[in-house]
Amino acid sequence: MNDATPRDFIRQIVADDIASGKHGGAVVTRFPPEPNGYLHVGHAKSIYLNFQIAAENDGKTFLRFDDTNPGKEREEYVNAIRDDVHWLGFDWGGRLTHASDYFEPLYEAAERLIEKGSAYVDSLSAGEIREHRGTLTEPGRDSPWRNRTVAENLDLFRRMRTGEFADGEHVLRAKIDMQSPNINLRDPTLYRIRHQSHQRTGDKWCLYPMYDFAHGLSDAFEGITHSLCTLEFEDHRPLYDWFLDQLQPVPISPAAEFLEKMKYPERYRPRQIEFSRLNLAYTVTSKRKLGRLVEEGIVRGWDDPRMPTLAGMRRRGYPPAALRDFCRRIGVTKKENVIEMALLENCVREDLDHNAPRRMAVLRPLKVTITNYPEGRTEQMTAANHPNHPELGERPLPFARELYIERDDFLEEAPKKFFRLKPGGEVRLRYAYIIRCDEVVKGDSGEIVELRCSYDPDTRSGTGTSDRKVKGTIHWVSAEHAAAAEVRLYDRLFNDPNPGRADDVTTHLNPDSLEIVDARVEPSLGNAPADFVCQFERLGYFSADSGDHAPGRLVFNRVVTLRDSWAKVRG
RNA sequence: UGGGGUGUAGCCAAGUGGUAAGGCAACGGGUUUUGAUCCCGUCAUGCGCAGGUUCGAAUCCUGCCACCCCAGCCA
Repeated sequence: MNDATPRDFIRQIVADDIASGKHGGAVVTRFPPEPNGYLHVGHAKSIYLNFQIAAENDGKTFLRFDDTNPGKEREEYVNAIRDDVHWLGFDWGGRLTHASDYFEPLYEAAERLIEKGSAYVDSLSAGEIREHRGTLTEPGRDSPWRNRTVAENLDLFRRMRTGEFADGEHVLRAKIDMQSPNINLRDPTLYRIRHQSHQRTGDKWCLYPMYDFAHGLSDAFEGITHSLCTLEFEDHRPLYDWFLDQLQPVPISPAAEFLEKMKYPERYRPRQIEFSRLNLAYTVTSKRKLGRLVEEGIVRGWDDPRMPTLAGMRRRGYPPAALRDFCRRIGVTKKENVIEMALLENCVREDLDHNAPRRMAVLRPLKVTITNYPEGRTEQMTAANHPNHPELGERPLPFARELYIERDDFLEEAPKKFFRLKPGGEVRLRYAYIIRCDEVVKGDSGEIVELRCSYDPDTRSGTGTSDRKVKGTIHWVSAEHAAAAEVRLYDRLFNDPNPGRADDVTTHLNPDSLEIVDARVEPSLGNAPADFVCQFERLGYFSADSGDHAPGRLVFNRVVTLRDSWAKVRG
């Protein structure tokens, strides 16, 4: 957790640029999501890299919404994304922008391209353009409209803007090279007509820029120095650079703070750097598929605790610091990778173990009566809020004749290695006494309904009156005093490791991978976090014993971590 | 098979000509009033493969092999 971050290839590039005085030593990055869904774990890496690397170098980061495709994007998503980035612990300091903020300068840049003879209006249909593009191994062919005059192109483009044409009638293309082995350079589309109102600009436009054109120029407008993106954009880099070459000097956005101070801003140029995306084992990281889970009602929403979204992880009780630590530990390279769930879980457990105050909890209550303890008597025991952090204080814990313990902590026919309670056996009740199980009371159908035990008065915790040791220590709560909590157990959703078809939403509900989330203590108990007994919304298997875990299972530190999750959910 | 990338342990990942860091996982042991935490130890004669250069190669050269990305008016 405190380990220093090693210098990876991106940090090396940034350090070299600072050392050489490029951009006057400024570091400006951006996280550019399209607001067409919620952010998932995969995005965490990109958010972390863009914000963290800038922060390490006293730089700035923009949160820019890449909203160039109206109809697919929604305001709900920009709000959710904004909240998720903030929750993750990053601050854009007022630099929240939209690609749509730049529709006007983008349009002007397109006209300049036309004037230079570097762009033309193509009147081929989408299908014809595809045919002319060629294939991976065959070069493309020029469009018959490729050599229209500048005046004609300008006229047509302006009329495209005014809404004179229907969707698909014309398109603006860059004039680069139809024979290029890089398909992205075979006269890519810059603008398409879409009579569709935009979530921010309304019906002002019916002409919308494509990603390649809008993205690189937006970077330039904002004074981005290092544009970090994933590997699939590697082939687009020549295009990214081509626009910059064609359009220098590029206009500067008022948000481009450091550029305004530079003497020759036209000599500045953003650099695109690609890294491999994060793949988490058994986890769906596709907005489209996650969207389907939501639409089809398989989950309750994008923030369902089973979802691998940041919002879902937040509800699940994952501390944001754990996610940041995870992103730091997975490193950054250009290699395809699949990170094991165990690493993420280790980060979560480590953070929770270090920071979360402890409470005892009983999930599946089994009544225990201490037969030799006086009826009506109550003792205040003292429990540490954290075994390794005395500064977190302690709390009083009421002990009485009737208690609940966890069902899993008692076994009638226990194997030799079972250290918890068994008939005739002894166990320590944490922070209280050692008890012995004298009698097992069963109901009509043979189920265990109560344990009748006796306690050893000389073994009260912390009194030092007894040196007796027993192998096991278990959680308990006073039946009368414990808070009541509601806990929802969810199966974890995970991806089929061997999907039949790439297009399937291959998720499963695995009965052996239950997780606990959304626990809460009855509000009537006030603000004081209490040790609690809970009721299930649905029952499921839960065991603290480790061993063979289904892929993707989160191993809780017994019930303690459950309580910790609750604390985090609540905050 | 056109172009662009990538191959170091089960999973990540350092290493940039001087004799394979670290983390996760796994396994063994110790402490423990949470079977947690913590602590100690084990875990690549080997760096996709084959040649070559060199006193010396994961690092340089040559030739192969494997995997990923690109043919949206998506991002």
